Amino acid sequence: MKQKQTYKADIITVAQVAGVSPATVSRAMNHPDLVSPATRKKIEKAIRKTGYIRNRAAQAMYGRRSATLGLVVPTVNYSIFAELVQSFNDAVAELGFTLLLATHNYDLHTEYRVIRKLLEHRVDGIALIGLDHGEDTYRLFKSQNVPVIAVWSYSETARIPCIGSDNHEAGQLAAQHILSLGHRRIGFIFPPMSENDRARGRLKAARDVLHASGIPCPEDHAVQSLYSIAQAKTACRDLLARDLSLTALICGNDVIAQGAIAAAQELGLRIPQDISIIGIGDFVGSGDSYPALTTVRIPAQAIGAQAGQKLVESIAATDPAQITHLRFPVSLKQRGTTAPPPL
Amino acid sequence: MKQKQTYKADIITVAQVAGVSPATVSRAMNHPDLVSPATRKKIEKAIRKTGYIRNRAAQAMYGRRSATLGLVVPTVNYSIFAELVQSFNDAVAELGFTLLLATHNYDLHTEYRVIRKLLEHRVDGIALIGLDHGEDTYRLFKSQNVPVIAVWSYSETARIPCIGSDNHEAGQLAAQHILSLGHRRIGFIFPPMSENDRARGRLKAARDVLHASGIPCPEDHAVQSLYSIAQAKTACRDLLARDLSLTALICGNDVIAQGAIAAAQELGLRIPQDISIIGIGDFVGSGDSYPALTTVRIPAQAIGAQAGQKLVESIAATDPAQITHLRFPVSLKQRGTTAPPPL
DNA sequence: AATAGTATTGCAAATGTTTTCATTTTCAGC
DNA sequence: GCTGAAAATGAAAACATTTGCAATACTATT
Repeated sequence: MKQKQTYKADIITVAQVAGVSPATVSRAMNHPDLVSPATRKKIEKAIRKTGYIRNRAAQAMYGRRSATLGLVVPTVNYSIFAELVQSFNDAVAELGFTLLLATHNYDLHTEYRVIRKLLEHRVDGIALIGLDHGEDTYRLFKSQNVPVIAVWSYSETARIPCIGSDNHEAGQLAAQHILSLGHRRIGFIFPPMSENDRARGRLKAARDVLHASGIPCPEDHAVQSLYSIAQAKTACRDLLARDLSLTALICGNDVIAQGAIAAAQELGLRIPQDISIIGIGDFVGSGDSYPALTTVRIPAQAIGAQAGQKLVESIAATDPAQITHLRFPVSLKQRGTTAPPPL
Repeated sequence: MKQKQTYKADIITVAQVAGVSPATVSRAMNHPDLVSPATRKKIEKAIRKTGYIRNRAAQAMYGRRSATLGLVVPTVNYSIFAELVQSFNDAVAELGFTLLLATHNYDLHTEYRVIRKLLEHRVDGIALIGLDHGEDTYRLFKSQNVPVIAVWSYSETARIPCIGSDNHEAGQLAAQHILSLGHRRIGFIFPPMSENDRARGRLKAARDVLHASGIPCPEDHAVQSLYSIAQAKTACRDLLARDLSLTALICGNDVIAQGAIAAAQELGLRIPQDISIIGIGDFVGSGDSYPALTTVRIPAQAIGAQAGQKLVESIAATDPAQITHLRFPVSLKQRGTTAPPPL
């Protein structure tokens, strides 16, 4: 009766209904301790009666927090970043922040564009994946000095705060495991390296390990595949068709490894008796397939949660508290897809 | 030299640098046809020089669009909604919108809370999964009259616009396929039904089909599992341990089916020779595993893209253009995990 | 060259909130 | 009942933008 459906209550409406000033209503919401319990009750009642929903845009405009965080990932397809996104989201939601999600499909120029968009929305902080970013992106961060954190990769020399694992270490671990099982003819299936520090670091480290042991890894033992099971299958078939009698495959990540497993099985190879396959990542579900995937675990859930917390901390901090570079150890998860090579 | 790092350019700064009024700068960005090419050039130059990034918060406050859309999904873990989120995001990003992502982990009360949060941010529209929502949530939509669209499920009688597939149809298709192969002792692994119209619809329809054919499906042929491969494995082991000589398993979705496959294989059962398993969803990757999962395809990518477009359309429309209820057909994807029962 | 019409531009009000500062109220201690 | 301090409240400015309206600058026509 009182008001039309289309009319949306603002803080002034609430104030009138409660019989106080807008200032008091604002205080009741943001600093409840500054207003007397009695008026607080009145205001709460008025809020309920009017169906008032506070306007973060106005809040943000005043210069306060937007209560919004940007999360930039290459893709949300597959479960690659699923666990990370989820845990990051959970961590920051807990602290009152909402996620502005953006994807760039592994393209650094698109990444720059979406980050600009996020800044238009005045996100209070930004998290992105890895350490390969455009020069323009880094400039943007510097000029806007918004809290930023790189997630997933760790590097001592990173130009921005980062929380994640050392990809070299991951590659090393994978190679060492394969080597220790006695494999000598080893193939690689990795995604394109050009704008992807994770893949680059892993592959380089793995190859270095082989080199150091005097194991050859010529160019034709390596093949490229995008992050997609279908692509990985094709790539793997391709590699195996070269008839190099490979006994082990090191894959750039678990999705690719799953593709490789499917391809090998379709070719009639038994895993791990005929061929060993190792992934990197330990994505959600990797340990529960059959055969369970041997992989190098990157603790995505811990990384995401920690990143969320640290980012919020650095926003809340009055001084420009630099987030320290944080390193999460990787670990080998030996499961059912690796074994000594066939005799 | 000119300005400190910490000072952020606003529209007034830009206007001064360009030697025009703020109004003109605003117009240059929002209605370029209203300002002369010459001044437009000047303004663009000034924007670049000052590093200006426009403030959507202020824009939103004036009453204009926030250029933001809320997407509410139960979870981003696993690839259940991965394809949907990605395609929805792609569709709306194309149209200039950024996604505010929220998850509720299959809890309707949490869903209500996160939707309120989205409304605080003045999202221009909201997309959510399925048709089971709290009464308070529906009330909220009505009172705020913000464009809303339910994605994933389709129902003629839905209270809000919806774009998706008919879960009854999906359940039917799965059951019919299993039946047509000659199976008679059929098990079910489904997620909790209580706040999940998708699962409920699918299971009911599947059971109805069996009933109609005079096939019994007693309570102990059905078992519950959350959406997680690990849980599904346990549930499946449980079900198979009951020694009901089941020859086929109908799973609530592909993630559960993957868990069931792993469990069965670990028990030494051959798929599909010893036991048939069918999922629902056709998630990204389901077709590429080995054995490739037989499933009922729900066209997530098409649904997401269409939902994004329709939602934006209904925002742009001046009249309260109701999004029509849209139904995407499901289809059986017969692959490698189903076959006639063993003799 | 004057006029009418159109294309550009500027002024100022409006948007919803927060916070500083000032004012009023409350209350304990005398 | 008075005083002073502390607690609670209110008034108004500030935040960055958009747009209706008015003013000015062009252009073409006569």
